[in-house]
Amino acid sequence: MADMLDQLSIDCLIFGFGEGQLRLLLISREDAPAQGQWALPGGFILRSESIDDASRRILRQLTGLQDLYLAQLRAFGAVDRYPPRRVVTLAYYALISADRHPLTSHSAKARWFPVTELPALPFDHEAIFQEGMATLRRNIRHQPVGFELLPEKFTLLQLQQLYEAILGLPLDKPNFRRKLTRMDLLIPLPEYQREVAHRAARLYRFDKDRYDRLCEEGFVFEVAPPRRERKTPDR
Amino acid sequence: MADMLDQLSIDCLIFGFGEGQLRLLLISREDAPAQGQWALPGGFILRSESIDDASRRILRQLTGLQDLYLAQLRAFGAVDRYPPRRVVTLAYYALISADRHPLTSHSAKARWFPVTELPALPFDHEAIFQEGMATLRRNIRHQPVGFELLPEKFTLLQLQQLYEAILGLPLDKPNFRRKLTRMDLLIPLPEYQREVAHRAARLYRFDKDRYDRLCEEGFVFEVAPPRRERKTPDR
DNA sequence: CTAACTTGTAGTCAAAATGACTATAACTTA
DNA sequence: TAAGTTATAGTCATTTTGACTACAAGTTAG
Repeated sequence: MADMLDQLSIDCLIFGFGEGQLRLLLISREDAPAQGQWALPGGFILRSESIDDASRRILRQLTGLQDLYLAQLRAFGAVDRYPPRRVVTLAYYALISADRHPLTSHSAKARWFPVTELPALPFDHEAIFQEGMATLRRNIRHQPVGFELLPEKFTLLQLQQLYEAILGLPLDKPNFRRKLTRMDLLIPLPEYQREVAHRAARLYRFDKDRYDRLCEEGFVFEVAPPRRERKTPDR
Repeated sequence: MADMLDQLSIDCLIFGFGEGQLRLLLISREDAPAQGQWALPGGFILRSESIDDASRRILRQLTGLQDLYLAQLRAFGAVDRYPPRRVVTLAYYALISADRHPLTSHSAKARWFPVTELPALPFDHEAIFQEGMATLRRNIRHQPVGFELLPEKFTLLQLQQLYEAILGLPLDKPNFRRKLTRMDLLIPLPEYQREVAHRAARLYRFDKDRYDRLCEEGFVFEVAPPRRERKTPDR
């Protein structure tokens, strides 16, 4: 344990999307404190690794997941957030497509929970989750991070449902598809859904290269929720 | 020193705006390492204080500044970022109006530098600065943080110049004022500039209460840079 | 095998926002 | 009094939006 930093820890918010629901991956804690309780996957940092490396290692060890979108949220450092001793935690958040990264047997202690039905979480994990949700809601509008939560190939309806689940409001289907397709960031594939009980929808792929190129020209990704009519009572 | 966390530090990016330029406050380091070099104001965290409290204390002690907009950027934790020993730093960024918070004699070792003319910075402070600039550029478009950099009462031209300085591109004056005033977040004051060598402009104040109310209704603050024409060569 | 149902996808249309300008007002200084 | 600055109101064509309609393409129920 001498090779660990004892004043810092890492906790990961792992968001996934499946069946129209946004989900969070929790693990059942193996050790005290809060042993046996569902909590954010977390761990400590080795002296020999950067914090980003540590976050990837911890995630891999606890859940078997790797090569996923992983970014730092922020540090949480209330004095008494971790009862045993003073530890500041670095919160990371990951976005993954449930199908792209199925849970292996390796992660027997891990389970997906719909974000609307989370169990009580220990320490300040509830606050971390709330902050992560807020950040996700903000980011999905201004950055094309939503695609990380979908399979490589997806339909426009899946994309729309993802936005609806995260933003928590309904979107108009024709308008949503018009907006997204006109952005020229989705590549229509010569493929369609299979085994669906209705007309098969075309599959699309996100064009990351094109996005990067457009960004250099000053392009800004924006998916605004419908602005409700502004009541202009006085003036 | 036993009451300090020795594996963590705090470094602050302090942005200010004056005379059409975005500036960063640096201090000349009193102690080794990098003694005498210009660097981000920083320090260590007491066991008895939260990280947010620590950031405010450090800022006050080093610069005399208080009661300002201060938010966390993120943690920087490369293994060798701080040569003496392994320390992860929490970067914060502050936005202040140069006039609202003049430097007191208290902060003799502090000086404002235009962000375009920064001296070489020690450790990973350069990377922290770059990340902070990117975050500021992103945030000023989606959140009304720009007002933190202006005096309480400001003119529309000052606001526009602030956006131009941060985004690094020119904006059309009539269109900018139309966009901002139609948002209904600026309260026109019955006051005008004084002692200017031309027609005095009206002063405005940011209506934070109204902003908070609109946000609850789903309003989203957006100041998009002009989208250059999309070349649609093929298709 | 036709009808009912589901989802996909193309359009329409009025309203609002945007980008590019023009024009004029209000001051100061030469 | 004229020239120079900045403020501020408006115009206008174009684009984007929000709210819908219509129809296509499959599946399943009767």
